[in-house]
Formats: sequence, C-alpha cells, structure tokens
Amino acid sequence: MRFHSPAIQYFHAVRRTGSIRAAARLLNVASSAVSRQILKLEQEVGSPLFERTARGLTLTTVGEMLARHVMNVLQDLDRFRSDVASLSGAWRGTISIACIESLTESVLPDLIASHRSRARRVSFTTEVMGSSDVLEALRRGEADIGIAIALRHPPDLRQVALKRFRLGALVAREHPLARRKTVTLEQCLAFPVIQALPELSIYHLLQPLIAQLSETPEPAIQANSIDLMRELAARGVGVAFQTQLGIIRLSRDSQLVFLPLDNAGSPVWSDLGIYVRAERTLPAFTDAFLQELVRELGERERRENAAYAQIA
Amino acid sequence: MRFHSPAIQYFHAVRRTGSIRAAARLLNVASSAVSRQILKLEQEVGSPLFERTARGLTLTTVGEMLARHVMNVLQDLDRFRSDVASLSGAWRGTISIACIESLTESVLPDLIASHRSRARRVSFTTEVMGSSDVLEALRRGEADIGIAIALRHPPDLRQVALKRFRLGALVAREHPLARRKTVTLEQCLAFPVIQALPELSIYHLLQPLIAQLSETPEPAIQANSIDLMRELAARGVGVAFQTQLGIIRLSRDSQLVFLPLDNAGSPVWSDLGIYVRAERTLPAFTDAFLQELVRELGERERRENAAYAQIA
DNA sequence: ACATGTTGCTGCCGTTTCGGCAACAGCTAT
DNA sequence: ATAGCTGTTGCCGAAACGGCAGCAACATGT
Repeated sequence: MRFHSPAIQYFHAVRRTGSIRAAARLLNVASSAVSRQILKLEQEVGSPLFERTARGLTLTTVGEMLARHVMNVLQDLDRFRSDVASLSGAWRGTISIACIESLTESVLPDLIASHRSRARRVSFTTEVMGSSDVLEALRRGEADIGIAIALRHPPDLRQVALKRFRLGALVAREHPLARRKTVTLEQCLAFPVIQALPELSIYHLLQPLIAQLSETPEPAIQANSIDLMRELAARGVGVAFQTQLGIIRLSRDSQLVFLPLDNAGSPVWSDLGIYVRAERTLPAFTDAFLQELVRELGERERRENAAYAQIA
Repeated sequence: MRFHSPAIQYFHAVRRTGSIRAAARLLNVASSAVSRQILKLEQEVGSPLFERTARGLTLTTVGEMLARHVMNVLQDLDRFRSDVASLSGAWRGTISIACIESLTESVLPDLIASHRSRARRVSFTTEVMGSSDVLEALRRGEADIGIAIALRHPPDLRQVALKRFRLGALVAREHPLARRKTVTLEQCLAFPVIQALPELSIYHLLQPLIAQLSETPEPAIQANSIDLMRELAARGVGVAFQTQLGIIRLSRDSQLVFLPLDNAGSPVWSDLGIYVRAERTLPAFTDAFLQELVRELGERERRENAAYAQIA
C-alpha cells in the first residue's frame, strides 16, 4: 500500500536521520536515488529544503514547512490504513506513548494492562522523558499520545485534557511528620529534604515557593529520578515531593505517607496535561485508548479531591 | 509543484466527477491512464474503491475512507503551498465561502470589501445555499468556510463559533405594529404574513411555535427567498420573519422596522454557526479572514444584546 | 601532514512505470 | 438497430526511477 510518491517517504527518512546515506540504508535503496528525489523536490518547491553541512543535512524554514505537511500526510495515511483494517476484523496496531515518570508507577501500567486484556492485537511503545521532551517527541511524530506537566504548549499540539493533582510531601511511616494531615513547606525544611534536580518539573514548581522563604533548605540529597526519590523517602532518608499519582502502590503497603502541601492556606497544584498533535486525526483504536486515559486520570483527580474534601 | 502520486489526484478527480472519462477530460489526460491508476489503487488497497454502474462510478465504503484521506492530503498541500508563498511576499489565494442567505445583505459584503481593501491578492468565491447544503459543501471540500443555522453538525466538521440572534418580525414603517417595541407571534398573525417555505430554516424555527397556537395564520405569501420576503415586507405587503442581520441597510433607510419576537416572555433565538472541516488546517490567509468573521459576528451579537438590554 | 572514512552529488545504463492511441464489450436512449 | 456513452485492455514510445561506480569536499585520527 504505497500510493504516495517516493519523494515524500524519502524526504521523511532524510529528515529523521539527518543524512541521505543513512536514509538510503533505512529505506534499502541506493543513496543516489534518495539524493535525486530530494533535489527534485527542491526544484519543484523552488527553494532548498536542507542546509548541507559536512556532517549531514539540516532543515531550512521551507523544509520544516514541508516536513509538517509530510508528517500530516503520513500520519493520516496511517489512520486510513487502520480504518480499513478495522473494517474487516479486529483492531490492530501500535500506540506510542511519551510520558513523564510520575505515570509509570500505577496509572500507565494499570491502563495498559486493562486495555490489552480487552484488545490483544493493540501493542504499546512507551518512552519516559522530561515534560519538554514529551512535547518535542509529539511534534516530531515520534509519539501518538503525550503526558506531561502542563506548560505552555506550542500551537501545533492540542491539550486533550488538563488534570490537577496536589503536590505533597512523601515521608516514611515513622517520620515525625507522618501523623499530620497536611504540611507546609517550612515544616518540611526542618528535616532532610530529597530535592529534585532542575531537569524535573517538580523543581520548577517548588523553587519559587522555596525562594520566598527566609531560610534555605538543609543540604540533603538531589536526584533526577522520581522512582529513586520515592524509594529514598520510603527508607526514611528524607522528605520527597511529588503528586500522589506515583505512590499508589507504596502507600497501600503503608510504607509511605503522602502529606498534601499547604502553601499559605492554599494547595500547591501540579497540572498534568494530555497532548496530541493538533493537525492529526488519531486512528480509532488509538483514540479509544486516549479516551480511557482521560477518563482514568479524571477519575483519580476526582477521587483525590473527594479525599481532601473529607479532610476539610 | 506536484510531489504527490498521480493516483491521488486522479482518484480525487474521479470522485468529484463520478466518471473516469470526465475526470480524464478534467485532467487533460487519456481516460486509459486514469482507469489504470484507479485499478492500481484498488489493487494496492486490496478492495474496490468504486462501484461501477453503467452511468458512472460511485464510492464504496473503503472508497469513502480513501476519499477522506485524499482530501486531507490535498487540502493540506494547499495550505503548505500558501505557507511557502506567504513566506516570500504577500498573501495570495482564494477563500471559498458557503453560507445562508441572511448574510448576504450586510455582514458578508461588508467583511469582504473591508478585507479586500487590505489584502488585494486574496479573492473570494461565495455560494449561497441552504443550511444543510452548507455543511455538505464543507464535507465535500467545496468550501473553506461555512456559515449556517446551527443544527447538529457531523463530527467531521468543527463549529468555530456559535452566535445567537433574535428572530423578529419585519414590518414596513407604516404598519400598525411598527410602533411596538416587541411583538408576540399571535399579534403578528392578525395581519397578512409572509411565510418562509420549508427549505428555509426559519420555517423550522417558527413552525413549532405556530403549531402551539389555537388559530392558524391567515393564508398570505410563501417564499423561499430571504431577500424577496424582506422587500415584500418593506412594501407593506405583510409581516415577514428574520433575524436583524439581513436588514441593516433597509432599516437604516427607515423603510423597515424590526420587532423582536416575544414568545411567552422569552426571545426566539436563531443560532448561527461558523463551520470548518475538522481534519484540516486552514492556510494563514484563510484563517485570518475566519477570525475577522467570528469577531464581526460576535460584535453584531453583542450590539444586538446591548440594544435589547436598553429596552428592558 | 597524511591517511582514512564520511558526506552529498553526478554520469551511465537497465528496469519499471506512465501515458496516448485504438479497439473492445457492456449498457442506455432515441 | 443505430448512435452515444461507459470502463477496460494491448501495444508502444517516452519519462521516471533505481543501482553502480566514481567524484570532490570535509572531518577525524594517527
């Protein structure tokens, strides 16, 4: 099923690899064929699409415009294919997810397991990365669905949903703070703190609040792994900060206690966004999972809020 | 700039014309070439795309799926072209509008004139039709922007904006009702009435209200032209019903009076929707006009509401 | 400084694909 | 039955495509 001009696919491969010869290897054709198609494209557009450096090719402005078009075409072709396939049989395909680490403990594995028990022909590719990388992966077409801290997202991405979760302190069961219902940042800073490194978005959520305080936190541990921070907190090493999303399992085992942060009477929110490329229609089987994801996250948000309402 | 497989464009032409030979004439190629490309497409998809009748070709289910994909590709190609063009010079292109008749008196001509005074290389194609035809024209890719009475729209169309305008009675300056601020339907039916035919959506807005009344309206004039109805009302022939959108100019000349309808104390609304194909990104110059259209209609809605608030 | 590996590009040439011409069968309307 | 339309199919020339080998330009490693 290859009803698009080879030029389109060659261009796409060159863009991804950044090299004509690498693209040729990827496509199992001679590099000369790829080179010629690119030259022909540039002649038809009337403008160079790549800047040739000694090390490879980089997109020009016009090239990026064409890349956007080509991605739209190929992604929509993908959708068409799966639409035709689902017409005569079961759903089949791969869903590619890019998400931040908070989801890996409970939300994502639960959802994927549940989904696969119902649709066994749908496989998954999940990649964990930072929030800004999630958005970048979506823009480059390397992922279908992205979950990230809700920053300002570029206009070529669509925010399917926005769910807010309370940021809180994670302490071991035996920690002096463990009996409280909520904690303030100041109360936490009296103890050793497990700090997030700037590459994690938690850092950027807490830093402005810490800056407002008079005292600086006691130097303790810095890490860039949500998982590591959580395990350290469980071992009583210090106080970590995350949303409740990542500790469902550990708090069920009563090893960890989650204490919602209280910042001058108001909660500290961590906004989670679900993103999709805007200029794209998802295949039916991908959209179905997306809806489940939105529903599930909304459900957890609702459950959290209900729990806090009970406290207050 | 033809970097897409000929099969794509041939298929598109065949779908539009419903005939291979007609498509061949349109494309200035031999009919055999077109026939072969279609057969090749069907072989690659693995399923027939058209049903061959003696009179021409009709899309199958799979054919309609491919038609959707092809339309997405070609419309996005169009956007890419205009994006490249606008990079090196002024905006240039054609905006195709499908709309209902209410807009032709004032809103659309004002907007187009104003827009063209600023962007002279942008030309317009406007076609007036019924509300359901507007949606159909959008779905078939025959129009870029559609304006219609807001019915339930199919999921492949996106409602960019929804503006509500009050339905009212149109009477000549000398008409006995002309001095009132508002009128009820019963009051109007005491006079000769200019009724809309079922092909106009005004019919479907008023019919349920008329059905609720005990008396049936005096037989008068029935018409399917907003313009004709308006001119008849201006000549004192009877009472017509429309929104205020279509009589800006005539009411400025004080020939016509607009009396908002009062239905048991509540206004009668006519919802106007602005539509665009959902699976499409508009070219920049088209989107700019769309924004102006939304702004302008919103402005008129606001002005109307302000006027009514003053009355009340 | 030299050698080596890599980059993209370009003649040359065989293969594939495409399009035009003419003819064919099937159907409809006059 | 005739005429006009439909889509399809051999046949053949033209255009496009892809593979091979070699080119110059640049980067890297010794």
